[in-house]
Amino acid sequence: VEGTQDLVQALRDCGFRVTPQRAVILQTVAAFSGHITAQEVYEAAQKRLPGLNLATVYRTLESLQQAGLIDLFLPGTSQARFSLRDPDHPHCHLVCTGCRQEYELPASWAQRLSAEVRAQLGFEIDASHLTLTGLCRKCAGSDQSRSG
Amino acid sequence: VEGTQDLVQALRDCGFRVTPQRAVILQTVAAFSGHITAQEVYEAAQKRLPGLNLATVYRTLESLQQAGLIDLFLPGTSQARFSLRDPDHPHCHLVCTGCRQEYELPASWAQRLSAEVRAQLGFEIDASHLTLTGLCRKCAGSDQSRSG
DNA sequence: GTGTCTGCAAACCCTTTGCAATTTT
DNA sequence: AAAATTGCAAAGGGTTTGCAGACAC
Repeated sequence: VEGTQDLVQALRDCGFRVTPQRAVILQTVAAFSGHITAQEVYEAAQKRLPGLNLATVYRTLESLQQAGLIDLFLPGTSQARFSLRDPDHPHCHLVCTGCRQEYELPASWAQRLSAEVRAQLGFEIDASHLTLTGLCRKCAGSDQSRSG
Repeated sequence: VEGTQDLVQALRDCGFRVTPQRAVILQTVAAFSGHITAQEVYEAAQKRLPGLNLATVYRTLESLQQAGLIDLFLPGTSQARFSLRDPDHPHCHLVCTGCRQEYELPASWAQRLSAEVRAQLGFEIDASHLTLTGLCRKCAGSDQSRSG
């Protein structure tokens, strides 16, 4: 977990001008444990920076993502989610189609699959963006899959 | 690859009333090699059924998917895609973030991962809906990843 | 001062919905 | 005749964009 100064410095290092909006948005993503939506960033960041605009949040999140400071996660349905990039903690996502709950899975689980696909097809899987859908233990048990 | 009659029968078996719209839409998805968007279904089906409405296409695709006749695939970005369900040919998707190209991968590749996740976490991965993102051989080679 | 960044508002895209008319059973 | 399905048109949600003014550098 990085401090405010580190984050601001990271912005500079990426060639960004350091505006209050960028600093607060990045700090908001960093402070959030888990994967935050643009809307959630907007609401949280606005408390510290009244007048902040949702369009700015979207533009900033996109920039930060392209710069590699944050990760984008698309659960398929609904909104995009973001999280501070942590090279020491790569992970995939498990999304339950029954209850919509999301879980994390250490990227290491997918290593063998990644290695095989790379070796055989030359396709370089981004293990930090893997999204696996299915049924969690609870929903698999009660079989609420798609019958409900 | 099923014939027209089989498809119509499949509709009946699922308890659907057989309307021209449903028949044509299902046939359109079936005839398409690959994963087709709602818009593409609409355009193709409209040639055979002028006056067909896009809302009907969406409603029908949703029904067919819930009945298990077709599969839904969410590439993350952009539109949903559909394909005729083929139990004999389950597959995952590889999406290249460089060139946006989509590839198929036999579901068997993910079997070990699925088995481990099931055994350890009780999470039942739906191997037919797996979407793996990354870089294809070409894009990985020229490293157009996200710098371009 | 220069070029980037922001706020605003409107547009955008894909998808969903209410409802009356139509069609299948 | 009853119930499901369609077309239409409008709304919906999340996201993007053009532009003029404001700001970091």
